[in-house]
Amino acid sequence: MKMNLVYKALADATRRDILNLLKNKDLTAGEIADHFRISKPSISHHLNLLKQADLVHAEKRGQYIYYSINTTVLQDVLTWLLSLQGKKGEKE
Amino acid sequence: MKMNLVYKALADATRRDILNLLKNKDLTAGEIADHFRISKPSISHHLNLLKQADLVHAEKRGQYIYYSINTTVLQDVLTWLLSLQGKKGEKE
DNA sequence: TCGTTATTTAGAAAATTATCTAATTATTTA
DNA sequence: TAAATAATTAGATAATTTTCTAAATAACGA
Repeated sequence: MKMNLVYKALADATRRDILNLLKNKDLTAGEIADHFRISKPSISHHLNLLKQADLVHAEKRGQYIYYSINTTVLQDVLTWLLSLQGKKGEKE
Repeated sequence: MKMNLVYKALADATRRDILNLLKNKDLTAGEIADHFRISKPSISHHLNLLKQADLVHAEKRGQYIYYSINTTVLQDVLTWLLSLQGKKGEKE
């Protein structure tokens, strides 16, 4: 798993907003796009980056593609962030 | 606090490595630069971005500038990541 | 089958980011 | 005070990223 792709994916506000949307329920690409002012191809591109980072899963159902969030890759980010917090002056 | 700067700062591997270094102990800009193959001005630039994101603190002591990690801003990232994990199917 | 809808792919322009060398600023020390 | 050291700022270039419009692909429904 290329963690760099995960951090890169999280660096964009639009992509973070997409994840926030998917937190509540799975959505089609079109439903996701409706929440933003940017074009559908741009959203499609963002979805592709999220997919490459394995932060979302895409499943085609008929003519729709449903996107769902995948939080398992976030575990490594979480672990790293926590490791930064337990820092130096850690005497008793 | 502009959280976008934090996510942007974390998106670069060199900057994440810098934070890993600072986890152990405070270091001068030069000591940090010694760990990488890129030029000092580039490291200086990365340090500046980390500073703008408030992920590090810089303190001048004589002719040196000591950098230290500041993890308080990571709390919000942590909280957001955790909020993504407690997702939809959350029935009883 | 044909027109419509959903979505992506292609290709290009614009914006941002990473990196470099050279120059500058500030501090120390001989 | 002059030379050396630490680090940044300036300015440029290269690489990456974001965004767009137009075109392509796939599935649906009359």
